[in-house]
Amino acid sequence: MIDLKILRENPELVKNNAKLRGCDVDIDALVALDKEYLDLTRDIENLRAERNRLSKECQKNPEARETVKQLKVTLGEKEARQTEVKALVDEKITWLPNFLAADVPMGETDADNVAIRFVGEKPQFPFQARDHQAIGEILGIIDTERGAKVAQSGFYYWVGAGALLTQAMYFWAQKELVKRGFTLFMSPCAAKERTLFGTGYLPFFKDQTYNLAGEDLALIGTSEQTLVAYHTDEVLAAESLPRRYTAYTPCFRTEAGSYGKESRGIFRVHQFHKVEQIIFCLPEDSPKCHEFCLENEEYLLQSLGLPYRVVNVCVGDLGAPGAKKYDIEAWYPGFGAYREVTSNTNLTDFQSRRLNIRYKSDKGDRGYVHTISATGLTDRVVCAILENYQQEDGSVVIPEVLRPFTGFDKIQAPIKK
RNA sequence: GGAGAGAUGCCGGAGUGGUCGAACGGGACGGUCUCGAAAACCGUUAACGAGCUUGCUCGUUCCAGGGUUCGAAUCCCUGUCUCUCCGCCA
Repeated sequence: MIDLKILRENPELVKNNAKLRGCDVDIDALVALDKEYLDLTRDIENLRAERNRLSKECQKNPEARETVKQLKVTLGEKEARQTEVKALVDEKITWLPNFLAADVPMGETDADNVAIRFVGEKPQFPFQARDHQAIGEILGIIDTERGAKVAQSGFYYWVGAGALLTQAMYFWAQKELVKRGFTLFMSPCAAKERTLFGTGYLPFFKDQTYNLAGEDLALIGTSEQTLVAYHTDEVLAAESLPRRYTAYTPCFRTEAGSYGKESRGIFRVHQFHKVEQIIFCLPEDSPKCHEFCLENEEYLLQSLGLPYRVVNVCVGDLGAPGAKKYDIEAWYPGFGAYREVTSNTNLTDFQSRRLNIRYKSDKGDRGYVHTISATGLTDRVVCAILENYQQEDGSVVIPEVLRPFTGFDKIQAPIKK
């Protein structure tokens, strides 16, 4: 949600931003509606003041009742129109994208994202590298077939050593983030419409949501939704910022319309798992906090020994709520490509305005907090481990940092008969 | 799932039709006193929106949404949430 004052004072700014971000909301029409709303508001407030004044008189002078009744007819008409206009304004304004940061690259698709650095050595294999699906099948640790049988295509099981490796990675990552100042949460995995709207998933990603029948509830697409909304309608002490939160949850996405894209393996699925980083901070600190989350992501991937590149996401590939986004793409030898494993977005005050999350300092400064939403690690990282640590016989060596958590240093290939 | 009670400011808690943005108490902040502090005493203490003479005026807000009334924290309806008891249960 953008600040209406900016729309009133500088509609050109809003217009240019919307155009740049491919938003087709008619800003001129919006400005006209907003003006009508303001005019009505002034009229209504004057009428109410008059009504309130007359009402007080009624105690001494009962004749005034008739005057009030007449006045209320006009007032009612204006209020009805105001409600109508407000709904129209709201409908438009909820679709307006956040203001873009100055250093977001231009471009339309992920192909236009700008790589800002490459880290780590790609492993060289004296054999044909397999992708994670092939490795998962050899080792019996990924079961998509039964995921489909029991739930639906797009669901899967981690099995045996694969499940242990995955859990080990998540537990390790949570501990690392706690060391870096994050508070660990266990979060609800369902949330109401206001939460999804407030975090910017509605209306923009409505078709990605699993709604629960007969309830104002949907399965979360990410713990960002429940962690950011944790402070809905709250005023945070400025001195308590930045607040860093993390949680490990399943994430549910319908992936409507994306069948066929990256469909091999468990890259694009209906349920995956994620350790999330969320930061609430003062507006002036959000660029710094955004970089901090990126450092954490890089630290985790480096500790796991995975080669990756960092990209500055271009405007066309950046969701409407974001002001700036970094993706990290890990190297997948089996695919022979860098593929997205994390994303890290500075949402500035877009979510905090929708969710009414403010800060207040001792001196009385107040405003909306900024939020950063970044991945820690996801199941895709386990896939990257499988592909980068694979051996010729199909076995997989466990990254050193995870061995204390798995209790084994290799997932053995079954003996061939 | 069944029965009952409740939701008021930063917190506790009064208020059952106007004089209520809201008693009283606590907290916080400012002041007096003090070498300093404590205590005591005095005072201040909401947010949001609109307007302009930028400090004031007006409007809105006592869980939310409707309704009754000249007038609603207060009465009526609906919803949400919380608590207690019973049942069920990891």
